[in-house]
Amino acid sequence: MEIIRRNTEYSIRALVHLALNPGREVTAAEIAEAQEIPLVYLQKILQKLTRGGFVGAQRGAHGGFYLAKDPEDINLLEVIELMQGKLAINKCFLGKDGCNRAPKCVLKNNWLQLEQRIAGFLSQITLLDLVEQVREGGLPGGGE
Amino acid sequence: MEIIRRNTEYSIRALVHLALNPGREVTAAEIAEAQEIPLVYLQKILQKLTRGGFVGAQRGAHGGFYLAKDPEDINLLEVIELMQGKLAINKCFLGKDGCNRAPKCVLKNNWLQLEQRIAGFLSQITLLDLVEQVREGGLPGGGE
DNA sequence: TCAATGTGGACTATAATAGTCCACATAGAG
DNA sequence: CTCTATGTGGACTATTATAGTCCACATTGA
Ligand code: SF4
Ligand code: SF4
Repeated sequence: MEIIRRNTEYSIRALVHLALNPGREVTAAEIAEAQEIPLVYLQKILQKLTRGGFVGAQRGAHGGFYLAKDPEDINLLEVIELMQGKLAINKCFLGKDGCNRAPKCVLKNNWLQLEQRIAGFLSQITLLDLVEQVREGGLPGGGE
Repeated sequence: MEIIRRNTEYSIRALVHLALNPGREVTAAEIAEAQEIPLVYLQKILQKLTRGGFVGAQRGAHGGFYLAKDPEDINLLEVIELMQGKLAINKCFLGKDGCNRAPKCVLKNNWLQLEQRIAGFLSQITLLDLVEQVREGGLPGGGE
C-alpha cells in the first residue's frame, strides 16, 4: 500500500530534471525520455504542475518547460498535495463528507498527530535538497 | 488522498469494540450495529482479523468473536499492514517489481526516512491506548 | 434436528489511477 | 505568410484497487 503515486513520482522526477537544467526551456519529450515517463502522460502532469505554479511553459517551436520557482521554494508536501489532493490520514480530515462520527470520535486525535508529523517532514524537504542529493551521489530516480 | 482505508477504519472500530467487551463472544451483527459497519463486509474483515491472529472466533449458536491478544499487544501498524498490505511510501519499498531505478536512485533515502518515522509512530499506538482514550473521553468512532 | 453463527470463495459495483487521443493555440524560422 | 515544433484542454479508455454482496457450507449448542 503505497502513499506516493506514480503521478507524484513522475512530477518529482520531472522537477528534478528541470532543476538540473536551469536557464533553458526543456521539452516534455526530453524529460520523458530522460526520466522514462510515458510522454503523453507526462504532458498531463506538466500541465498540472504549470497550473500549480511550479513550472512555466513556453509554447511554440523551441518552447518547453522551466522552473517557475526557486528549487528551495518547492517542497515535497506541496507537490504531493497538488498531484494527489490534500494529505489526510483518514477521511475525517477531508471536509466534504468526512466522517459523521468525527464530532464525538476520539480516535482521530491519533491521526491528527501523525498527519502533522508527516506534513512537517514532507514540507521540510525541498527540491533543492533533492537536487543536491542527486549531484552528490546519485541520479534523480535513475534519470541520466 | 487518504492513507487509512475503510477496511482498516472498520477493523480498528471492531477491535476497540471487542476490547470494550472482554470475556464474552461478540457477534458480527452486534459489532456491525454498534459501529455502523455493513454486516457482510464486516464479516470479511473479521475473517481477515481472525486469520491475522488478532481475534478468535467461535462458531455455532452463541458464537462470536473475541480478542486473541491483549490490547497492549496489538498496535496500529500491524492492523494497517494486515488490512492494506505493507506500508510503503513509494513503490521502491515493495520487493516484487518495485522500481527498477532503485539501485541508483538517491531520492528513495528520503522516503525511507519518512517511512521509518511513520512506522515508528503507528507501532507505538496500541489498542490499549485507543481503548483508554475511548474510556476517558469519547467514543470509538462514535460507537455506543 | 434445528437455529444461530462463522467460513470460504466467487461474484459485482464503484471509484481511483493511469494512460491515450485529438483538435486547437501559439511562437519562432524561413 | 506558412510551416513546424511545441504546449493546452478536454474527452475518452483501460486498468487496478477498494468496497460491498451472495450463497453454499461447516460448526456448535440447545
Ligand atoms: S470514526 Fe473517528 S477516526 Fe474514523 S473516520 Fe470517523 S472521525 Fe475519523
Ligand atoms: S525512482 Fe527512486 S524514489 Fe522513485 S520509485 Fe524508483 S527508487 Fe523509488
